[in-house]
Amino acid sequence: MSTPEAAVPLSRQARTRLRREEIVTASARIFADRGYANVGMREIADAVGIRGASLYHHFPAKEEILYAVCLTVTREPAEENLPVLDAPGTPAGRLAMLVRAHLRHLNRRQVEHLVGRHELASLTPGHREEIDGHRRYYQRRVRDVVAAGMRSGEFTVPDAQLAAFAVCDMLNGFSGWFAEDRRLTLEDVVEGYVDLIVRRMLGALDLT
Amino acid sequence: MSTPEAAVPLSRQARTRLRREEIVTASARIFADRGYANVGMREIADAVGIRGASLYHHFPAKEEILYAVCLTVTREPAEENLPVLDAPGTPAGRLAMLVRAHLRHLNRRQVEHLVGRHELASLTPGHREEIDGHRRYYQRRVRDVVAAGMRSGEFTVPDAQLAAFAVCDMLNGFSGWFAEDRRLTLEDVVEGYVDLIVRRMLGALDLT
DNA sequence: GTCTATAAATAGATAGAC
DNA sequence: GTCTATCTATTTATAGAC
Repeated sequence: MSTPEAAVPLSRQARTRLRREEIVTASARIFADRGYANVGMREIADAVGIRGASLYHHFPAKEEILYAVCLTVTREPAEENLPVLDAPGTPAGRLAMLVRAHLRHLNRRQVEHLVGRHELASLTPGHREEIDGHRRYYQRRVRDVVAAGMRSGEFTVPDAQLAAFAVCDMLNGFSGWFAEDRRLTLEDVVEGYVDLIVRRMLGALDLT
Repeated sequence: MSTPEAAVPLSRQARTRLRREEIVTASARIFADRGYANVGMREIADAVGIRGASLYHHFPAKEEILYAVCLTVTREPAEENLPVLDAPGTPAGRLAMLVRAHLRHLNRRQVEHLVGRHELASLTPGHREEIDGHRRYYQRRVRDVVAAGMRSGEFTVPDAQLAAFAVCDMLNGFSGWFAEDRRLTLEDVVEGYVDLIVRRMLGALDLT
């Protein structure tokens, strides 16, 4: 997208950054399959074609790799998705946009998301705190837009917090089954979930 | 409930069975907090007041303890909850009963459920296969009752499988937040979710 | 059924050459 | 930036006494 096939030589910094991302991506895949604590540094190193000790040039500890994976599924969606809630439009329309953005992000970061949900207990307390903070903030923003829709009369649910839990759990569960159930396309699920969540569950009649 | 305060002496077998359950319960708590692979046998032993080696009198391997935890949140709900789907009544009424049974079971087995969702990668392939089978069977039964309600005209959703994923993810997400959000009682959530799921999302007008 | 003692394997991390 | 070599700690599991 940003760079075509052209052989633009990469700077040393750019190559190092790419290797870092390569390590994070490969680790996420392996952690998702076998569990973070069951995976050794040597196994991660094999996956990117270097020796175990060389990983410590890129990350000071194994846990820092896990932390990097977790950031891609907490800080990243907060930064990329939540702005749609600040765009102009009704609560129903803005929440529908968030549902779409959220599912598309989960689709792009599917393995990372599984790791982020399963391996929180292996983070250091400080990192755990930060990751939990991102997640709580995201859920609060969902609850707030549900509450706004209740005040405007678009949503007919009785409890904003309970509905927000329902919405978040439905959305996040997506990464657990979409990869195996290829009966529906991504866009089928996206529009199907906008309907189930915003129109049916919350009761919005108009999504514009 | 079954035995009052009376000092009925327990048989040797009964005491051994209770110690097994004690180990499983204590392990579930520790695994949920710190992650299965980060917990040593010595730590489990400490929690029940014995030495690490003594655990091997009750379980042949650490993984067997995890397997026992996982069974309480897959085989047990299949055996205890799914019969309500075979009781007389409409699909909407039967699904409403399953929602209630499911949330009450999750409330009773909350820590075990978190472990069962996070630590599947640490099971042996054979045990993993069995646990996955129980979960798939449960989800299939949910899908089937949704499909039955679509055929009877009670449910107005367009896709039974997608709706079933939504229902299961909403329900199972409960164990992730209920312990921290004590604003609502269990019965508030149970009836709130029956409404959100069966009436609102699926469109049933009558739950009798 | 629980203990002490220990075997055997593997892990994360570091030192220092190239 | 990656390598070889290795340290140190820890783990699961077993042997055999009580």
